[in-house]
This record gives sequence, structure tokens and C-alpha cells, in this order.
Amino acid sequence: MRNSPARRASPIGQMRRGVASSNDSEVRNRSRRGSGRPTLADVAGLAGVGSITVSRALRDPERVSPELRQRIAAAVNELGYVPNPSARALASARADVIGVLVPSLTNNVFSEVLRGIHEGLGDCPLQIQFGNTHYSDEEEERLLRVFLGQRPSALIVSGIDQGPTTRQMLEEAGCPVVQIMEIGPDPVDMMIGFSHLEAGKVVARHLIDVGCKRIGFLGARMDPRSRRRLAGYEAVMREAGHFDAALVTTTISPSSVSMGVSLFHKALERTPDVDAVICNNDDVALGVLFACHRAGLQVPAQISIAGFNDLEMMEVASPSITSVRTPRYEIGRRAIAMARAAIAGKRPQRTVVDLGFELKIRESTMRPAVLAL
Amino acid sequence: MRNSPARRASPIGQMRRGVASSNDSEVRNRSRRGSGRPTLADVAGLAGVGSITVSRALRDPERVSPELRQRIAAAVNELGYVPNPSARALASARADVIGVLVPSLTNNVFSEVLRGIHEGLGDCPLQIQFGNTHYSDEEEERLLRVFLGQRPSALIVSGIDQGPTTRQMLEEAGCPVVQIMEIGPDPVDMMIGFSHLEAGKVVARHLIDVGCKRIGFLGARMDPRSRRRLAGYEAVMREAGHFDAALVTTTISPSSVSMGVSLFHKALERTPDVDAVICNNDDVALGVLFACHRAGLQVPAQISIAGFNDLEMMEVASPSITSVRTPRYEIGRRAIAMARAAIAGKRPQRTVVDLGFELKIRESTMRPAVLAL
DNA sequence: AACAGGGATGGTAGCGCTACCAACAGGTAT
DNA sequence: ATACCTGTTGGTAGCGCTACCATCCCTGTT
Repeated sequence: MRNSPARRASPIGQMRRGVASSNDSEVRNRSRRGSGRPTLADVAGLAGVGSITVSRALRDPERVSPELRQRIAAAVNELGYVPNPSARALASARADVIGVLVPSLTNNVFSEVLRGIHEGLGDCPLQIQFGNTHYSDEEEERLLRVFLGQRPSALIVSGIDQGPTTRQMLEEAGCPVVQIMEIGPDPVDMMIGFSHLEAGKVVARHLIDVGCKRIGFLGARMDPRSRRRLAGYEAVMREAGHFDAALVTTTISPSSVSMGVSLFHKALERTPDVDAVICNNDDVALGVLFACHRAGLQVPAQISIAGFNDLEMMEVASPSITSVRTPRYEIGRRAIAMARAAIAGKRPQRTVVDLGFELKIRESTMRPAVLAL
Repeated sequence: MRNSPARRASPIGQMRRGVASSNDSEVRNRSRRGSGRPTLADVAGLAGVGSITVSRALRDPERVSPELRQRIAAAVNELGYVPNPSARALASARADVIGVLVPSLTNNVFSEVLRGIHEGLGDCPLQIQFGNTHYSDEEEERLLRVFLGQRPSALIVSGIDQGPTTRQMLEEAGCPVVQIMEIGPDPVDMMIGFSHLEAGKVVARHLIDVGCKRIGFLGARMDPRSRRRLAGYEAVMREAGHFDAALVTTTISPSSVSMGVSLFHKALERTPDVDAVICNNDDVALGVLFACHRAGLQVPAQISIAGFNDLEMMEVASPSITSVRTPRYEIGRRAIAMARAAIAGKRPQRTVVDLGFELKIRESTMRPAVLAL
């Protein structure tokens, strides 16, 4: 019941027999090897051309005369020919695969990036080979090694803090490499993202502007990007003379809404006088909002909340939550576009692209006076 | 700067010259084809065995004597040999690829499933080939066609409502097929999920039990699974004599928290007397919670809310939200386990697995009396 | 002692495609 | 008329691996 390709193949075999040398095809039908599916040679036989011409017509139609092109298209259609990517990869020593390494799948930031990557691909015949590093350098190195074994057409990796071995492998990969999410000095090849340090600064400045002084920082899963946001916060707080190490509450445990609740409780214990919290992402911010609601703390009258990433729900939360809009989807799309351009030999003029970010100011950080309007 | 594989390959080439016939290797070095990386034959030369023995040692070590196995392992290590998956796929007419089709990446339900799939894979040498159908039958069919062109080892598809062409392609795929998320009659091959109809019934019954009568149903992105949950709701409501078509507010637009807000507003307009809403997922439920908060409606005193999926945040929301816990991660893990077993020829005895679900009753649907305790 | 049986090993011939070169037509420059 | 392009087509030889046999050796049996 589960196995009919052999049956399906037989009409094709007969078709072939009528066109190619009959001896040939009979031998082929008896053979136990082979996939039983039409090949380039079958298409070529039916169209009455050489197989290499079919190959060209499929990959680079410009180089084949319109007449042959049409005959070949008809033959492809009739046989239901689908190219064999393994054979192509083997013959050309280059797989139509783009390796993508991200640190997490749970995190909806990266699912947005992945969506951008998939949609940026459109229907071009590239495959995405996807790997989850779980925020581990060793795992990243292992996965990269596996990916390189396939001779990918390009690589997309998250962040700019690869370990030395990983860094060297990327440099020697012999294919375009795009580092995403962040920008920094010394790219391996290309880079697209924004400055997390600046983003941290902007949020902190905003809260100082609206009159907050005891501004806490809550961070779960303190990856390198979160640490840079924290560094931006710290720089601005020091400059304003407000910095206090007790205001910073972080954990390396994974981020979640409930982790936001517990980080907030811990912060309240350490610094009961906090008048604002900056969260390293929106999950944590949402947890803080819920915790405030449960504790009867008025937002923003008694405490202001700022998040990071600007998930869609931030705008409709009650109160709506100030957050930094990050171009996650756009990063995915543009990363693929850059990779494709580089594969096609047209390296973009700008190899380091700063997509920036946007502070979305909402109710959770508005001054009472403004709210009253 | 970007291109060093050629340089890296040269010591390997020299190594090879010392072992294999020197004439051979010189020709090989001059050739412009080939990846420049060590091959099975190189490993075989260094270990002093036939290449087929190396192949066996790598795929099925039991069949090679311990002594040779060790020599081969040493040679692999020394050369840094990595098998070429394309060549393997071509020669064996079978790629070590599992095709996975899901309808959405935005939806965190499916990112959990994907996480389960990736983690269920462990470090076995299978690759996941992933496709996003965007809830479109045509797109599903197109992607399936692409996947089948690679002769995957197994296929994982979402839902049980494939179109006739897709259904036929799956039946003729000649590889194990796992349908996930749902169970139903007439599986293509294997199936893992739970009954959405039952889940819909259980939630509706619970709300009736706590004394609600005008129970609304809010649904965004009404895919087949959501429709079956709605059918369960409708059946129970009819049985209780509470059904009213005006209580059902749905849209095919994508689901989101803000869509939950607007669906709730629409429902309030049509049936201002609703005393509870069942949402087809937790995003919508969260939107309802925010809308209630903004409108000053007490939850659950004035209105009860139930969600679906039991995202982590439901438990810490304020009030916490009743939801149906669905085994998303587990579905991914088990689906891969079933696929791997089938690939290995050990088809599981149970080919249709019902993982069930669990109604998590929380504050948002508690009777005032219970809350007062 | 001859033989069958089984486990370990190797040789060979592809898998389906593309890189490379060769061939040839039809034009343009010499 | 010859040489020399340029553009289209085809032949051939692999890419690196595995399926399929053949071979070898070592048992155990008659």
C-alpha cells in the first residue's frame, strides 16, 4: 500500500522506450538501482536534444534558442520531470543550500527572522538548512561543521560573538557569510542588524526624560545582545548620576513571562524604591505588567515599564507598553537578499547594513501630565 | 580574503600523494573539478583499506572488524574527513532529509512543534527540510512536489485535511508520512495529535458547569482545527440549549492579540449580554483580557475567558487565564521518533497516537464563590 | 579430506547531473 | 577566398558515494 513509485514509473519507462534506444531503456528498467523517476536524459530523449542542452535550458534559458526551449519545456511537463538536487550538488560541487544558525526557536524574535528568510527566498530554488545553537558556542561550532560538509551556497549566522574556531571556519567557508541581528566592527563578510548598545541608551534616556530616577534593568537570558543593551543603559545612567548596581537584576535562565514576574519581585526586594523598569525583552515586560496588576501597582503612575522588540501585543496591552521596535522580519528578508546577491556574484556595495530601531513610546512610560491630556 | 579552501586543500593533496598511486593524485590535483576536500577514497588510501570498507565503517560499524574500524577512525580524524551528503543521496537514491510542512511560522504553536522536531532529532545525521504553507493548499502541494524531488526519508505534514492531489502525492511518496496536530480516521500512514473536537467540547462544558449561559466563541484564522474546536463548542451548546449563532464571531484573518481585541468588541456589539468567551487560541484570549481591563469589565466576575494552547504566560496573567494545554512540543518530538523508527524499518505498533490535552482551569473562569475562598 | 556456510573485505559500475571542451553554423573582417 | 569570431549545440568524463556482486578466509560438518 505504501509503495507505488515503481508502478508510477512504468508509463514513463514505456514512453522512454519509444524514444531512446529501446535496448537502453529495457536494461534500465530491469536495474534495481536508480530512483525510477525521469531524468535529464529522459527529457532530452523526448525533446530530441542533448541532455546538456536540457540542463542549460533549465538553469540559464537565455543560452538556448526559443524553439528548443519550448520543446524542452513540453517534455519536462509531459514527464513531470523534477531535477535531482543531489546530483546537481555533486556535479557542481556546490549545494543550493543556505545554512542558517540561530540560537533559539522558542524566542519569537527568531521565528520572525526565519519567516523573513523564508519569504525573502520567494520561489527561488534554494533550500534553507536550519540549525538551533541553543546559545551554545560548542553547538554552533558542531552545526557549522555539519553545514560546511554540504558546501552551502551561503551561511547566515546570528550575532557577532562567534568563538575563535567558529570565526575561522566562517572565514574559510569559501561562501558568502551574513551575520545578522547586530552590527559591529570587523565583519566576517556581510552584516545586517542594528546597535543594541544604542538601543539600550535610547530607552534609558527616555525614562530619564520622563522624570524617572530609580530605573531598574531586568534581563533574562543575558546573551551578548542583551548585555550590550545593558551596557547602553549603564552608560546613560552613569552619565546622569543615577547608576546603582542594585538596580540591575539579571539571570542567564531562559526568558519568559513568568521569569519577568520573578525578576520583578526580586528587583522590588532589592530596590523597593524603583520607579521604572527597563526589560531586556517584551516577555519580561509583560510579566512585570501582570505582576504590577496583581500587586495593585499603577502603571505608569507608580512605576513605568519599557520592553524590547515591540511584539504586536505591546500596543494593545492595557496599559500599552513602551518598547523598542526591532526590524526582525526585515533582517531576515534582507539577509537572504544579500546572500542571494553575493551568490549571484553581485556583492552589494554596502556589506554592513544598519537597519536601526525605533522607540515606541506608549502609556506605560508616559508622564501623568501627558496621560491626563 | 574570502577564499582559502584551495590553500587548505593542498596539504591533504600531498598526504594523498604519499599513499595512493602518485600518478593518480597528481592528475587529481590539477583537475579543476572536485571540492578539494578529502573523500572516502583518501581515507581508504591512508588507512590502507578499500573505500567500500570505509563506507561501511561509517554507516554500519558492526560489519567491520575492530582493528580496521580503528585505523579508519584515525584516518578520518587525521584528514578531517566529512562525508558528502549529496554523493550519498545520489548513490543510495535516498536523501537523509525529513520534509516538514507547517502552515505558519508566526504562530508560536508551530515554533514549539519545530523545536520538538529539532530536539527529537538529537545528533542523528538527518536534516530537516522545512516548508511554510501559509495555510494554502496550493502552496502545500507545490512544496510537497519540491520535497519529493529530493526523495526524502520521511515526511511530516500538519493536519488531516490535505487536498486530493496532496493526499495522493503523500500516499505515493514511498516513504513514511506522519500527519501531526490532529487525529482522525483514515491516516495516510502515521498520525499524532489530539482531538480538537473533544477539546472544544471540554471547554464549553466547563463554562456551562461554572454557570455561564451566553458563552461566545471568538476565532481568528479559522483553520480546520479551529473549525473542529468550534464544532465541539457548538455541539455542547446545542445540547445545553444555549446555542445562538450570534455568539460565534470568527474571521479568517491571521490571529493576533489585537485581533482578539477587535473580535471581542465585535462580539460585545452583537451580543452585549455575553457572560463568557471561548477563544480559539491564547493570543485572542490575551486580547480579550486587555480589552476587558481597558473597558473596566471584571474577569471573571462579569465575564469569563478561556483560551487555547496554554502558552506559558496564561498562568501568570492577571487574572490567570483558563486554557487547554496542548502537547505541541511533544507532538514534534514523537513525530520525529515515529518517523525515525519507520525509516529504520521498525514501524511502531501504534500508528495513530492520541496525546490528549488538559484543561487548565484558572482564575479567569472561576465562580465568584470559588474565588472568594 | 573435501565441502558447504558465513563473515569480512574489495572491485566495479553506476546514481543524475554539470564542467569542460569540441564541433559546427552563420556571420564579419581581412 | 581565408581567417576569425560569436553563438548554439553536443560528447565525454567525471563529482563522491553506495548497491551489487565476487573473492577470500576461517570455521564446522560430513
